[in-house]
This record gives sequence, structure tokens and C-alpha cells, in this order.
Amino acid sequence: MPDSKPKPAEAPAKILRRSSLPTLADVAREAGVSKMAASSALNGGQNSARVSAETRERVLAAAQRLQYRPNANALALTSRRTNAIGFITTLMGKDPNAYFLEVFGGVIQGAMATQQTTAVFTLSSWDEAPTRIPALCDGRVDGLIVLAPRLEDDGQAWLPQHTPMVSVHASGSWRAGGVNFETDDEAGAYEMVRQMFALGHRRILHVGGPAGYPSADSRANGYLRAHADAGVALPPDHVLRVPFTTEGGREAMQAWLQRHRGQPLPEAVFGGSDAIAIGCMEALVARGLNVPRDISVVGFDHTLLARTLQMAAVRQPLHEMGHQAVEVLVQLIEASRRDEAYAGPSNIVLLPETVAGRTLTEARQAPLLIS
Amino acid sequence: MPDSKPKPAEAPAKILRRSSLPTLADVAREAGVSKMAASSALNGGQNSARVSAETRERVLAAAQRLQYRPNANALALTSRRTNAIGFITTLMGKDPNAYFLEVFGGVIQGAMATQQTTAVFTLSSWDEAPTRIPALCDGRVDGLIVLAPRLEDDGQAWLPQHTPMVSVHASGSWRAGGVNFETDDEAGAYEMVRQMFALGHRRILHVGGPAGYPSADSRANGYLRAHADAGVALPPDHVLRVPFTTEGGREAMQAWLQRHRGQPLPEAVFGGSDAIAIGCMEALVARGLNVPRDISVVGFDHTLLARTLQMAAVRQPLHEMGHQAVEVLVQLIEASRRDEAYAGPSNIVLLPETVAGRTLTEARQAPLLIS
DNA sequence: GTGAAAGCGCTAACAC
DNA sequence: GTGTTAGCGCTTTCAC
Repeated sequence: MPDSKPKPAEAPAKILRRSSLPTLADVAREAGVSKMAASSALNGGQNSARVSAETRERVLAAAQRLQYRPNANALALTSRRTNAIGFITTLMGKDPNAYFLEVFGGVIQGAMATQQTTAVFTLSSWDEAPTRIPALCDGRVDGLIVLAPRLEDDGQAWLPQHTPMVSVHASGSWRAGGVNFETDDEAGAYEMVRQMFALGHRRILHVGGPAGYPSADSRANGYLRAHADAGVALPPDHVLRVPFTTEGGREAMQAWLQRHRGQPLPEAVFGGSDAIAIGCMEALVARGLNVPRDISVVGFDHTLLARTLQMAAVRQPLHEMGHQAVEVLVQLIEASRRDEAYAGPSNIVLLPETVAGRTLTEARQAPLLIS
Repeated sequence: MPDSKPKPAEAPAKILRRSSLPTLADVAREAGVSKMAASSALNGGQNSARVSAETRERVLAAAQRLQYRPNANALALTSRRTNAIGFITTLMGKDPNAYFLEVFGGVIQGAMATQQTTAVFTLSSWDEAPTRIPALCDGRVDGLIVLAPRLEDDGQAWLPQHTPMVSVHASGSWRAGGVNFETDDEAGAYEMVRQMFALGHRRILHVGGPAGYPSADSRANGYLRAHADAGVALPPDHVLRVPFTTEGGREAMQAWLQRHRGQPLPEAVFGGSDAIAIGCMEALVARGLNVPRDISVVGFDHTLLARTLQMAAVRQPLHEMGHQAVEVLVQLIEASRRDEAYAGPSNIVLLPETVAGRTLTEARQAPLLIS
């Protein structure tokens, strides 16, 4: 074997690096053995009879010296697996959103647990999905997790059939991909309102998310059903639908208070999301009201925002969803690799739970009037 | 052209996929041409004379039919570039943190701008760095961004020399990697306190981060220097050092108020981070005080939390740091590829700015007493 | 205009 | 125990 290749000079102090990673061939040369010997010395078990202890020693030393790492791409090419999963989401504008963060945390954790790495791919809009998603199914990851896709069609026509996929909160028709995770929003809202009734609240203002969003609609439905089941009459103009933002909640609340001056203040506000609830709180506080002494406020999702404020809220198990999504995805990947069908359910519904917080207390006895 | 290949039956309800991606060979076979012809038909410009228009047509159609995508690993192996960057951070416990989210948003954006994808790697502690980071330098990414590394040594001994690296807020000695980004915390704190003085505040309580953290120390120093420069005497017991958490701020604030009962309430609180400031606000509000009517509160970082609450704060340009980190990393990668030295500075200091918010107003005239 | 061959870095399957 | 070969999917020579 020709040994003419010049040994790389010691890297100077400036930021100048070898342009390429050391290869197995480098290690073998350094150790004076064949690539094969080097490979088995590095991979074989401690007691593999493949190489002599002396050779292994030399190879290991050489690898160490060169800071050798087997090339991930070569490995992936041969083994047909990357041990990486992709996480697709729409870009959170300049402002990151807490919802993404929660699920992402779960994904990261799930990935760690299953020894995978996570690659994040962002779309600027779901309109890009039909072109961008297929492009990501090129062997760079073993499978994909798609966060809250919102599409016109069901993806049957353009979704590659060869990359396992799990969606979280897929809306509408998207189901072609594989397994989907969702939350029983209706039940969560129902339970929260039920508990608020138990605390003596009767006039609960619902400031929900935009009409047309499945999750927002479900939450509003749960709110309504709780009233019906409890036999509590719904006061007029007590369901608002606003964008899923702090501003949405704040402005709607301000306008509502303005509109209902002189009338009794509701005992509580049920926000359609944490952000909405926070916006409502701000409007209430700005008006000199005290939460929860004068009025209770609860949110939905119980994201970082709610936790930081110790706000009562319906908790969506976002973290768990991310975590479980990875686990299911890994099963899909395994099944796919063996050309087997995946046996589990294709739609997994997780249950939300209510979380107490400083913003929700018993309803006050004497009703206040809106000033 | 053999058309005998069984058309994949309409995917049954069960989730069963081809275990492998279609390859160039598949496309060539489907189109009845050689791999070579297929390759040039797919890659050559529209008017490349390499293949006939008719052949190109056939190949393109076949590729479409098979949903063919060139294998990313094979490409990476040949081209020695993955167009991916890695982002290394310590795992945010179960609770994700807003700091990470900000920087990450910038990284994602920078990656989109430079057509890179981002892989996220999490360590459970920086102790793992010497073993885990080298393992990530295996060609799976073209370079690495390391978020807030906190290490004993400088990494010289174990950091691979062959993977370009950029750090953000590297603490202490880590500098071996390449370029580092940091914020001038001292200047940010100084400026904020100066502005508070201008609003009439004189007794400002600083609830800072833990002693020993460079950023926390710098902020405290800025606070002190502002006092010195303005000739404002520092009241006793007006600098606290607590963990960078809401609880840290809340508990410290509670205890402090308890400790100083009957004494005049400070006109303002300067939190060492957003979370700390929020904790302080909670403690103040719990005591029946109104922010900012009775007392102003400002934070540091101006993360999502601060923005949501419209809290005044020193804004660290975290998003920009992430974004710029990618840009610099790409330059390092390019330099490395050409075996050139990187010319730019190895430490980049960004300036923070103050952001107004609802929690900071002019100091009240009549001092309150702590009840 | 088209095809065959070599090689990217690696491992599994065979010689010796 | 050690070396050689082939092949993962692709592109880049180089022949035809």
C-alpha cells in the first residue's frame, strides 16, 4: 500500500482546519494495517478473535490520535438507516410559539430515549408542503413527525409512500401519512367548565379561538355541553371567537367590557388558549380588576406561559405527544424496515387534564358591576 | 421498456410501505435507459446536450412516477457536504426554556436563509461534551453551533479540529472551537439603570442571577456602575443574587419584603432575567401592590415571556445571535472547505438595548411603606 | 448522444 | 489473524 500521502501538518493557531474528516484509510495507514483490520479492531467486540490484541491496540491509538469518527453518511448509505428523525413545522414567524416549544421538548426527549437525533425542518406555510415534504424524504432521516399540518387535500397524491410519518394535531383530511395524535379538546373544555361550576361560577365568559379551527370549535363545544349538562343557562354574548393571540384576547376583552358597562361582571373567563387568557387578564387588570379576587381566569394548553404565571388551565399533554410521537414513529420505521404492516391504531387521542392555578378560585359572593 | 413491474396496489388501509427509497437505478430501469443517462437527464440544465429531449422526458416521467429523490447520504458522501448544521444545547429539563427558544428561532431562520437544515443535539449536561461532541463531528453536519457551553477546560484537547464551530455565550475558557458570540451585559444593565434614574427612580432593587455566572455578574456590575456614575448612593441590601428562575425571584422578593417591613418600598425592581422579574412581580402583586403604579419592574433578555407580558426589559439580541451564528458558521465552513483561514473576528460582541413596557413608568412621588 | 468505470467511506462476505 | 472484493447510491471522468 503506497504510503506517500503527506501527513497533515499540525493545525496552526489560526482558524484553519483540515477540510476533510479522517477516514478509516487514514487510521489504517497511521497504524500500518489494512482498512479491514482497522475496521474490525474498531467495531469488533473486546474479545473478537478478528484481530490480535496488539493490532487492536495500535489501531485504537491511531484512531484516538487522529480523532477518527466513522463517517455517518457512509454508515447510513450502507446500513440504510440514519438514526435521525425529522420534525416538520411551519415557521413561527419571528416570534417563536410556546405550542411548538412544548411538543418539540417532547420530541427531543423521545429522540434521546431512542438514541435518535432530531432534524428540524420549517416551512413558511403549509402550502409548501407538497413540494418540500417529498424533498425531505430522501434518506436523510428515517422518518418524519409533522406538527399541526393544515392542508387542503389529504396528501395521498404527493406524500411519498416510503418514509414513515407521524402527525400531531393533523387537521382535516390529512391522514394519509400514517399515525396521527390528537387531544380530546371537547372533553378538556367540558371538564374545566364543570369544575368552574363546582366552584360556584355561573356566568363564565368564553373567549375562544377562531371559528373554523377544529380545536377552537371543540373547546367551544365542550363549554356549551357543560352548560347544557349542568342545566346552567348560557348568558347572552358570552362566547367570543378571536385569534389565538394575546392581542386577540386583550382587545376582545376590552371591547366586551366596554360593551357591557353597568352590567354584572362575569365570575370567570375561560380562554381558548393560554395566550388568549393572558390577554384577557391584561385587559381586566388594566381596568383595575383583581384576578382572581374579582374574577377568575383560566387558559388552555398550560404551556410555558401558563406555568410561569401559575395560571389555571386545561393542560394539553403536548410534551407527551411529542414524546409518544417519536416512539410510534420508531415503531413505524421498524415495521417499514421489515416490510411489515404497523399494527397499532392510526389515530391516537390523548386526554387533557385540568390544572389548578392562582387565577382560579371560588366565585365571589357579591357580584360586581362593570364600571 | 418493460412495464411489467407491478404497480403498487392502492395502499391498503394498513400502514405498509416500501422499505426502501427508489434509487437512480430504479428510475433508469423504469425509463429504459442507463443510470448515467438518468442522472444527466435529472441534473443537467434544461438545454444540456447530454441527453436527448425525448430521453429526458422519459426519465423525468419515470422519476415522477416513482417519487424519486436523490439519496441525501450518497450525495453527502460524494460531495462531502450535507448542507446541514448542528445545534448543540443542554437539555432544558422537562421545562423548555425561553432563552433556548429565542436563539433557536434565529438559527432556524439563518438556516433557512442559507438553505441549510438544522439538526438539534441535546446533552443532559456539559460534562458530556467531551465525549458527545466529538461523536457528532462525523460528517452528519457541516458545522456546529454550540449554545452556552459551560466547561472546565478549554476543549483544546478533545475538540475535533475538522468540524467548524461557533459558540453562543460560551463561558469561561471555551474558545478553542472557533468564533464566539456574546452580549455586552454590563452595558445593557448600565443603560437600563441609567434610564430608570432618568424616570426618577432612586431606590432600585436588583434581584440578579447567581453569583459566578459571568452574565449575572456583568449585569450586577452594570447596575453598580450606573449608580456610581450617576452619583446615586446604593441603599443597603439592594442587591440580591438568586437562581435564574421565577421561583428564585418570587421567593427572594417575598423574603426581602418581609425583611424590610415598615421601611420605604423601592421605586423599582431590576430583575437579572425575565423569569426573575416575573417572580418578583408575582410576589409584589401577591402583597397587594400594583405594578407599575406602586413599583416598576424590569427584566433582562426580553424573551417571549417578557413580550407576552409587555414587560420592560433589556433586550438581548438572542434571535440575531442565532441568525448571525449561522452566517458566520457558513463562512467558516466555506473557508474550511477551501483550506483557507477564516479572517473575521473570533469573538463577536452584540449590544443589548432597552425596551419599554407597561411595567416601567415614572417613579411615584410619594414613597410607600412596606406593610 | 450514450454508456462503462472509478471512487466517496464503510462493512459484510469471502479468500488466504 | 489478516487482506481482498463487492456494493450501498450517486456523480464525475473518460471512452465510444
